[in-house]
Amino acid sequence: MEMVCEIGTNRPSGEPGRQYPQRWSRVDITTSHQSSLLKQLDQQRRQELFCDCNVLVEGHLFKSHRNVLFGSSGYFRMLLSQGAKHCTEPASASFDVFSPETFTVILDFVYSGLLELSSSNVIEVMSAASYLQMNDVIAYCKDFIKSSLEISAKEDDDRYLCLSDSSMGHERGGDVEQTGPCSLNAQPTIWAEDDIQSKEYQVDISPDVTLLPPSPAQQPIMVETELEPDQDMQHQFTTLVPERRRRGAPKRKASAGRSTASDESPIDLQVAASHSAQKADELYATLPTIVGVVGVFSKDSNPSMRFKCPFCTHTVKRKADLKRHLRCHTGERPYPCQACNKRFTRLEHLRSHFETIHQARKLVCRKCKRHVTDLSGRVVCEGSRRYRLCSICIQETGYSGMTLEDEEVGQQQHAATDEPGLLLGVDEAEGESQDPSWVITDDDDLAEDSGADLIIQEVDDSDEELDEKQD
DNA sequence: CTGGGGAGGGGGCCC
DNA sequence: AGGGCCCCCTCCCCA
Repeated sequence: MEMVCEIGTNRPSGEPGRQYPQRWSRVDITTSHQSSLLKQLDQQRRQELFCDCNVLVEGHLFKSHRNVLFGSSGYFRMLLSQGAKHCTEPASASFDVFSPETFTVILDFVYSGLLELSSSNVIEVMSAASYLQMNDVIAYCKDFIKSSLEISAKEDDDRYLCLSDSSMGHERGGDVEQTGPCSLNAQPTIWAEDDIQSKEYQVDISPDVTLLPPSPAQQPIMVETELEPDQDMQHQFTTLVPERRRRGAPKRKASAGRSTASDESPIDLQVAASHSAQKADELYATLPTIVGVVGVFSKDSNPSMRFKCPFCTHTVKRKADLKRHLRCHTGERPYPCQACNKRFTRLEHLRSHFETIHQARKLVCRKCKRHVTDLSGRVVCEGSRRYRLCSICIQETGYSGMTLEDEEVGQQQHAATDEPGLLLGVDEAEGESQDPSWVITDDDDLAEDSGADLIIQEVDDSDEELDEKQD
């Protein structure tokens, strides 16, 4: 039997005469049988033989087998099980929520086990897989994204941050501030550059990778359908991505930690330069029109439109909110505080931080509660806390570290203006502009003590990254 | 040990 | 669609 001979070729080729009876197990035969069967089905699909299911994707017709779709997709399980009694008629389904190209990738995977992922299609494939309730595809996409984002270097990222801060004398204790965009000790990139550009994700069709559907009863239609698998994914994701203890991160929510797109720390600088600044933007740019749709499935009505996070079970009404939410997964923090280097996911958080820490109307010494000025007091960083100490308390407490303003603000203020400037940075991937892109000139909002303009400038993070690495 | 307050993070939603 | 505001939550520090 050809199939059996094929198994034989799996034996070590260097020793043709040697017998390996133990390899002729039932498992091997089963695997080979499944593979062969799948190839047959794929051939039938391509020749449109015995196709009993028509899938229309944005006007593009895909002919396939309802058994295969049933066994691969929770969505089709629901759809086909409803019409199971009328199986003499070809089943049909229509989709407008993903592109034919995306469905081609998914259908090819269903029939071959080969998932052709690239950075340009992974989000949409994952979204479509989410829509179609194909949890294995979602898992592979997540792995792909995780690898391309290199979030696994997060712990090393922290190490860098610690080094970076300690070198400035800011850091004490265990809690680490995110002050730098890169790390010194990064894990090797899992995906080579070419891999990220176009990775054919080989998926083993093993007996463990079941194509058999769970019972339809286990496939609730509501959004909760995706809860358990996603939680598993989430667990997998967060397990693979060691999460630093975060403040403010609700435990009930999924999060992937603070590693930012620009904070990634690839060991290959070339890869870093070409990918770091693009990662999150790339993800956003490739967001499909409908990232995920959840709600009640009905044959006659569309599901209620909500955008589903591909990383967790969170859904939002607006794409912009999803983009914002995704930052908690990608770790992107595009808004660095130019005064203390701390980075934020949102401009409003940065602004709040800046007003609270660096632009307080009444500057009060944390220790003695006395009023201080920019001259008589300094912002110091201790652990995750930033506060002001007067010069006396700094001396009394023996705070030996360099204050934040000594270096950062000093340099940047002089660079920007002779007045005590307050700089807020906004990362831009392009980084084409070194000029302040916009200036807040609301004098009423300016602190009496600072008396300076609030400048938010664009910062080329990648350049910053490279500079810091060179330093 | 505990409660209060500050700082930071995230979601909803309005403009 | 993006910016911004409000609210709530968590974490941390301190009295």
